[in-house]
Amino acid sequence: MQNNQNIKIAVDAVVFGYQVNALYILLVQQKYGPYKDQWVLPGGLVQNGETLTKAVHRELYEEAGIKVNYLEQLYTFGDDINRDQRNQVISVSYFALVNPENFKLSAATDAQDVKWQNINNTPTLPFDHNLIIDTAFKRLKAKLHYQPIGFNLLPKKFPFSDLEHLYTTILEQEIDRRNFRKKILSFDFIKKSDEKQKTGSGRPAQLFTFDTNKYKALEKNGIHFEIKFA
Amino acid sequence: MQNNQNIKIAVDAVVFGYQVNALYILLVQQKYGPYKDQWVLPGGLVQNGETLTKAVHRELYEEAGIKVNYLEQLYTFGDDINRDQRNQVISVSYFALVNPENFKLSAATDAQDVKWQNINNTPTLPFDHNLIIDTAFKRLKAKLHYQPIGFNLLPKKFPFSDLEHLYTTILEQEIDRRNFRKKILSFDFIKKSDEKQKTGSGRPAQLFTFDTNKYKALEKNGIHFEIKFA
DNA sequence: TATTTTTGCGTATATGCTACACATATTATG
DNA sequence: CATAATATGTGTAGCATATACGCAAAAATA
Repeated sequence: MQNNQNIKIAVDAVVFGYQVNALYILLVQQKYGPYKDQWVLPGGLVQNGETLTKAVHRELYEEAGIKVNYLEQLYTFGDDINRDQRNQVISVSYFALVNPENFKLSAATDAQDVKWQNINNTPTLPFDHNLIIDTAFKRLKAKLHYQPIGFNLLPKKFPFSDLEHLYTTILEQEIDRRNFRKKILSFDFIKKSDEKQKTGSGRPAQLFTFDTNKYKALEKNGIHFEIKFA
Repeated sequence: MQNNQNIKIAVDAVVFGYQVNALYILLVQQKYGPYKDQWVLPGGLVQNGETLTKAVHRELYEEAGIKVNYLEQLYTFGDDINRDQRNQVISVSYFALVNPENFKLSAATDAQDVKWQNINNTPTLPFDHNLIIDTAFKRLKAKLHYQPIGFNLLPKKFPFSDLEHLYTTILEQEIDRRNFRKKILSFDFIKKSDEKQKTGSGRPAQLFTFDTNKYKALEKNGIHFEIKFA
């Protein structure tokens, strides 16, 4: 096995959070090195003997103290040889979602600062991080159509209108409230909670929960989740 | 940047080929090293200064002398620390398709031998190559449903029945010949060729071609390709 | 008490999918 | 050379699902 390979392996994560009709991504501010003070995606080099998955979780914890609700591998970026000025680096990037219960950021330890950045105002970032964010955003939009993934961005109990607004704000498309509700309910992986939401004016809304176990069972039998738009 | 990272980066490819109602994958026989004589997926370590994409193409050329019609990144395997006995290695794996015009294998140079292996008889392979093949096979099956990717496994001009058999053999499901034809034709990215197929008994079939440019144009306008089965 | 706001539910219509039957063009057979 | 066998090409009725709506119900607000 050739022994002079000099390429580093990093992991990076695009973590999405959702609050009051806006979508955010997690950014951290570099503490050391030639990119000090710059805002970047959470991530870093994989350690010897460490799996990729463990590396992502470690970085998310060290840099942002955050626990994610959903994590999947996104894409491995290695076609831009000079993406890092220090060394050739390939980035195995991940796609993650957090719900409002985990939205609060602890004080960063390995990063200088941490923040939620509105996705619509993302500044220009170093490396190819804008490309990674773009790829992740496209994945999120695509997945909303064919996987019930949006629930990971909502609290455990939520009214239907919240789910609807999540779809309309992320996809920037209108949707018929009544047909949307019917469609989602037809899949049968949503449970009525016994609680009602009391805030504001208008009729109080039933709160629902996503039944993960039921969904997994349905998935085994080949459920075909799909949300179409006009 | 930490300088003691000792993890190697390899690329591996699952190359699919299709002939007379059977699906094959490309395997190469190791020429050197502790895995000498064993059959594995084509691939190898990325060179310094080389992009991932170039590395795959190089390995496919060096080990099998093959040109692929379709290539996309599949997944990066790095959660099995001991997948290679020599060193910690992560494998950025790729998914590729070749059509019958490129099916013939040249004499291998960097490999001891090369062969097409029927996917249904795949032996146990070293590393995590069986897992990689499995992942690729699932991807192929899934993509046949929602992307017109099957054409890359057929010659430029093909009769409808060939496309139909490609679907039924890979997905192992029956399909109504007439509805299938109607559905595919409705997408409007298939052109009638002026030739007819003469072989065998029965009415000679029209030959068709896949119009890549037309498909790309349709894709821009948001075409929704989907083939369902009963 | 009337108005506004938001939720909850049903139904007519349009669209698309599924299950079929039969005609056509060629080779194989006796 | 006539008939059978084989595979291709096209149409349509019926069914299921998606879309576009209208309206009632439950609360806050005026």
